[in-house]
Amino acid sequence: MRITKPPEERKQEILATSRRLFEQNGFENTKISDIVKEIGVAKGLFYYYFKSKEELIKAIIEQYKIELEIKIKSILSNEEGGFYQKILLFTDMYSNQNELLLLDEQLIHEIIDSKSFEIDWLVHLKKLIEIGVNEKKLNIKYPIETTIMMFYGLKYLLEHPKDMNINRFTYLTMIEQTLHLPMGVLTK
Amino acid sequence: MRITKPPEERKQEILATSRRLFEQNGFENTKISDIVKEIGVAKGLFYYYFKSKEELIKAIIEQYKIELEIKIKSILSNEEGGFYQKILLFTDMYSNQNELLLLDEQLIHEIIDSKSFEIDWLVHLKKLIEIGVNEKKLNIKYPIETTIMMFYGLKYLLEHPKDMNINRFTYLTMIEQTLHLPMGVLTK
Amino acid sequence: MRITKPPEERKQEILATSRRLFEQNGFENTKISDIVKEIGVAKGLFYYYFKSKEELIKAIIEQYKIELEIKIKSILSNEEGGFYQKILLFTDMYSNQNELLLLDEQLIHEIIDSKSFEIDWLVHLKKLIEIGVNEKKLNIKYPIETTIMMFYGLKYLLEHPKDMNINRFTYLTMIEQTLHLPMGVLTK
Amino acid sequence: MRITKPPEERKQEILATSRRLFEQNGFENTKISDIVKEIGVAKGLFYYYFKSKEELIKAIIEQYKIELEIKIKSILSNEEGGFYQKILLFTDMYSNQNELLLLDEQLIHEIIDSKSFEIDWLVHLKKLIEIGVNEKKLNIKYPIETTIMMFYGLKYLLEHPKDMNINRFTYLTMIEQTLHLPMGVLTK
DNA sequence: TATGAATGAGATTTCATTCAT
DNA sequence: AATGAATGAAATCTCATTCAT
Repeated sequence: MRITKPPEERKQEILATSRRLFEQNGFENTKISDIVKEIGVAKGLFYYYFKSKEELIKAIIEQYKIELEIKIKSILSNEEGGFYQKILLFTDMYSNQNELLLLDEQLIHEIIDSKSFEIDWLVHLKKLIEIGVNEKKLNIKYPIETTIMMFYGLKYLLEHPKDMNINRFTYLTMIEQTLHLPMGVLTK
Repeated sequence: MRITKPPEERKQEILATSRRLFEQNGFENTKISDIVKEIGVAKGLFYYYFKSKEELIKAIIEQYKIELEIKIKSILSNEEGGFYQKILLFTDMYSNQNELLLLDEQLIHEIIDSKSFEIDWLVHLKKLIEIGVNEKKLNIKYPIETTIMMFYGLKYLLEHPKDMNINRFTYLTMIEQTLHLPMGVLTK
Repeated sequence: MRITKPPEERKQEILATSRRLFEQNGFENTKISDIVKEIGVAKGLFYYYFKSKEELIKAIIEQYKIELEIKIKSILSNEEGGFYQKILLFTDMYSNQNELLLLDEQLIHEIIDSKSFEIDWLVHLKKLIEIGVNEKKLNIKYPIETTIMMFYGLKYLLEHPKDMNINRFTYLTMIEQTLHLPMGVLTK
Repeated sequence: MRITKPPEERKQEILATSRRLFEQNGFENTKISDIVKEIGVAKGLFYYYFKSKEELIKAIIEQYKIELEIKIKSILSNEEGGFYQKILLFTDMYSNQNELLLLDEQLIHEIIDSKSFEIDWLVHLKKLIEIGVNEKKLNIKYPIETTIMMFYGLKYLLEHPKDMNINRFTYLTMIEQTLHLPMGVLTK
């Protein structure tokens, strides 16, 4: 009845489970009791690992931020590929559903100082754009704003498939078109 | 201390105030007590007009849907302007902050059947795109998907100004560029 | 089943009941559920009047402080009596059991800044002593320290009767003796 | 990370640490986790030595009682000194801060039967007073009550120095004065 | 129409205690 | 002797909802 695990493993289990439930039901609709029931442990154990529900949320956001940071950096620092490859990798990262937290932005903004999370993201995107401009492969106006717009718009599309049928070819084509890249550079 | 108002007026007051608070703080983070305090009435009055918080939310969504419907129809049925003018009007509607409900999508999906609301919106947008195609002024691939992507991306940009400086000229230029319209048709 | 009272009355009821239970059982040993059960209301009502248990404790301390302040001031400002009468009134105030909160001093010091509460008390006592000295009726060394010592010592004696038999005559005699007042000035 | 100690030594370590924390924060405000953290051992170890928190408290009280007993007896049975010396020793014992448990009296009364502890103390004090009376050095009324009052009052003064400046000379003088001893017998 | 005190189910949080290692 | 993850009962707190006035 009592299954003991190494603390780090258990903590990650709580984080992963919470993350999944939060993504499914939102922060407010997920109770601590839901989380511990799902894992199959006592409520007290949750508070052994996290001081409060708010601290858990902060930890998840922090974790997500770190994961994102790692992915983005690995893409940007990739020496081999040029701008086209980098934008491809960026896009695939985006389209990979389970790597995106559908966070209740309201709550995030209450918790983390808006700077830390969002701005970091912007900084990386700017670097990507810079590469495109330096390689003379990106000649549009407002490249940063356009890219942000494009990525957020795509995120929405991918999360709300509805009756539209969006596949990899579709959105890569849309990116070529939106960034005014030569047709086929992303879609081969 | 007891101000009586005609029922319909009072009901609208509650709806408008709730809507504002919900947009600011989200559904879950807005308490009934917040709403009545903001208006300056007693809690009981809220329940005189609405059976429950959920009914209020439904009413707001319904109201928003109707307003949107009206606006979109008036734009689309405008016989005078062509595609360029229609897309301009659409855009201005979008950029007008307080006409957009930043809905906690999680909750909406719990309440309304996912189809009804979003599909309507899509139907109208399709009609707009059709006009552009028919007038031979829209020659991009995946016009509907691109337009949805563009509008949602713009919505994000406008709501998160941060250190980017986006004004009307900026986003109209971005629209021309994204939809591959001749430069200047929207920005004059 | 639902008895409504004017808020101020209800708030005082909660304060008075809590105070009694706190005095009987201490802060930590008195649960909110004890308080509301004693009054016969729902738990939620408690939180309608007090944001938290800590706020209640602060309110009680504040209330006690104010009551004490009033009593002390009325004694000191009494124009008729001289030092003897004032010290008599002071003493009677002290010996009146239910006017003394047996506060867990530890907790108090955590909650109120130690200055506010205790120092006020000292200020008043100093004034009393000053009167005695001015009237040349108090000729001991360290009059303030001695008086504080005496009052706290008496407080202890009165709260712990044990097998000692202390009545009014007894402690008045002890005061005369401790302050080196002429025998009989307090005991007639 | 695992330091083994002889059981008796470890038990004393727990007792001493608990005692310090209880004195600082009170019984209720000191958690078992605080105690073991302070010592640097695991929670389980506490329960290896004590069945429960309550048993620890009882043990501390018992220990304190024994220590007090020893000290008092050594003072009273001292054949050499007379009353003056004995009262001096008593006083110095009192003024030695860490020898006084600031016990949450509420809790004590719940745990130990009120008689046992306090009465012992009273018994010893009575013996001291008896010595003074027999030696004809103590001629006040209610000598026991006055002495208890005096000691408790002094305890308070010594624990709440605040803006009063109390040193050994001060309180010895106050004792001489309160017990109506000839000036100088304690202060040399 | 309007009031706001009162309710109560259910959420979060605490912490003494247990137990497998 | 010692560890510390795990337990669970019980405390505090929240807030949508009710109801007597």
